[in-house]
Amino acid sequence: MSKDKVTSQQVADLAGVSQSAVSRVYTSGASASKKTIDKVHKAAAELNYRPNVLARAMVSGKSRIIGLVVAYLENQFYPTAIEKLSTQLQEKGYHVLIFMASKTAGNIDSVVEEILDYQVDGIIAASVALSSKLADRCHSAGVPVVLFNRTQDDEALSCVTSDNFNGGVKAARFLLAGGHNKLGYIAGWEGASTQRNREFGFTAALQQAGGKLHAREVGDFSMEQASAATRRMFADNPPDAVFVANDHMALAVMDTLRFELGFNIPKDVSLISYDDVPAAAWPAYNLTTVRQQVNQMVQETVRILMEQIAGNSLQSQRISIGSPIIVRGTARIPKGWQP
Amino acid sequence: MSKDKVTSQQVADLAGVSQSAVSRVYTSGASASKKTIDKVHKAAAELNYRPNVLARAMVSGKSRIIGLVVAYLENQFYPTAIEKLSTQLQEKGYHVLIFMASKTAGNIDSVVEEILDYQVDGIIAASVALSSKLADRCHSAGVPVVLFNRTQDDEALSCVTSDNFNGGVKAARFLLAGGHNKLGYIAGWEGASTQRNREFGFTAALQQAGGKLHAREVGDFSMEQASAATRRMFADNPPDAVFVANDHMALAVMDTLRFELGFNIPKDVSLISYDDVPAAAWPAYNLTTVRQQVNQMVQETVRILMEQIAGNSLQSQRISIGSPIIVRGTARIPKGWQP
DNA sequence: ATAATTTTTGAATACGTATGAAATTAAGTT
DNA sequence: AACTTAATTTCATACGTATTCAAAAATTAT
Repeated sequence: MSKDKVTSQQVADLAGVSQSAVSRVYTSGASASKKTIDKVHKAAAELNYRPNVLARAMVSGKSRIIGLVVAYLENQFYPTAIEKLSTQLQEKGYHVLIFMASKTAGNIDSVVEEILDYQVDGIIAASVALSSKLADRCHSAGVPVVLFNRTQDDEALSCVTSDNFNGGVKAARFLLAGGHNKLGYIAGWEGASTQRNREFGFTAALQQAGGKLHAREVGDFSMEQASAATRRMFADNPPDAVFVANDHMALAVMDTLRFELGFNIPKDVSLISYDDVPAAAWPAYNLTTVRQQVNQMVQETVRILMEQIAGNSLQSQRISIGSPIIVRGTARIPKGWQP
Repeated sequence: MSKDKVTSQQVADLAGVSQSAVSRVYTSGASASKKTIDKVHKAAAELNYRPNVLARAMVSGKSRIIGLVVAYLENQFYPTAIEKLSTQLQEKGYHVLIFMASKTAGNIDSVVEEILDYQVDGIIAASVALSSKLADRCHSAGVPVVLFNRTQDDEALSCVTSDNFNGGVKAARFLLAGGHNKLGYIAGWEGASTQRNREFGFTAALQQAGGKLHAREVGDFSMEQASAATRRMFADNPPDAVFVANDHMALAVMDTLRFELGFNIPKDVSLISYDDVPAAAWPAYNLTTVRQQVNQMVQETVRILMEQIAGNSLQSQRISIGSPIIVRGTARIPKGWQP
């Protein structure tokens, strides 16, 4: 209603100095005498003045906004990550502008274009893929992009993931060491690099041990589909152990096995999955899983962004964080197991 | 690196028109002949031009940014709400700038000041309270504020909640109708209006029926504290039914009762809570709960914001959405029950 | 005390867009 | 064809800040 909009000019008038003096007081790295600093602070306090970030962004070219693309938040992994990302960026004076990319792929591009309209200083793409055209566009606009929890062939893009391949390897070895020999795999969305690499690791370790996959179904990272996949997999000649591509699906798999198909976990079938979302630790699930170390992933993501924003090197970085097994109660524990 | 920054002037030059012509083509409600529209579009496509939202915001005074304050995302209710809020606002051409308010109260104010620095067109405060000083500041800056899932005495603030009082009433009646007579309540954070109103409704219905609370503990909306509260409540003379202030805590209460204290739900004790988060429907919990109709809450929130941004009436609105009981398996179902 | 140097200050300008007023062009009327 | 009216276009300016450059003040050196 009553548009306040206190400007630096008004502060300057009240303090009896020039507008540029006021600006200098609020710009780090600019010089001003103690006397004017005091005068300006006093006037500013009186008027409730605060610099307009948008105007500042116009002239400096730095908006202090980071665009975050994310597809869905049902999987607890993402809210957890967003909270940490946002908090860390906030500490560095940046803020997160959220863009929901609706599930249907392909329109990611238009979302990223919207992001660029806001003159963001950087982009975090959480588990979505960019077309190389758009990646070029970001690059030529000088906007660093970090893929979070996804990789892409495009060498120009930075990415931060857990070591999905080795995580898959560890899962396989754990199940094999537990004496299982009919191993099933419930896959995520086939287009996801995380899905592929976890599976590669899992099957590679199987082959190395002279075994092969007993069953495979696709759950598409959704709970409903994972339940359906479970029914198919256990309809006939069921496996004695299953690796599920992520915890979110594994929760549904567990529920389906226990309450619908009447299996006992881990007596009848062992289960291991990937992520270690909060729910995995809840006693009702108590899920043995491969942990994605979110804190470290977030930290690296923020570091890369800050580096690229500061220095103008858009040299891409590909970070992979170790992913330890968290042993809980859904998979038979091998005798004498030690990590 | 290579700062692209295509401006309307460059497009104008290429198209052989003036900068203002280009601006008019991209401003709804401005007139331009078909001929120039075509020329401009062609030139813009060639240069990959897109209007700079920040510059536009400077002159128009409308940033098309909505600030969202949120305290924590562990409780699934909030990610769910954020996803819907963001999606709906996106459809209307707005975007959400996230501000994490760290758990410690009091510093909400500084967060809101940061928000105002971005010249947001509106603010959504999810389950946090504003000081009246800050509320005034927002009001005098002409920035509408909507409290989401929280109310506050300040009449100037709009708020959207579920009907927490009646939800509490329904919970009590359901348990009473089920034949329970030793009712316990596990409270959320005492500072929260949602907590208070749910409790008021619950105890009011109890009194009306001639009963009173058998036990009360505080869980502070956290899982750990809820577990501790459960242990205290069931250590001695346990209740035969419990109303938990929200699902997030109820999950922990269930786990503690079942796996730590050896209670059978609902045979030994009935459980009902509030929210209907996704996990409440998972078979492992199958929680009887009072649903907050998130879709409607989000819709109302967005509606109020849009109304206040459009018309300059900052007339506050207080919306309360009906909250039906969702009957599942954690509370004994009264004979002949119908909602 | 004067010159040389450093620090502080203010005037002017730029960032990229929208918009009111003025100027031009097109269309419609008699 | 001359004139009125409507539609379109351009010019100039404003939004609120940071920053360059030159001028002024303060400090140091001689």
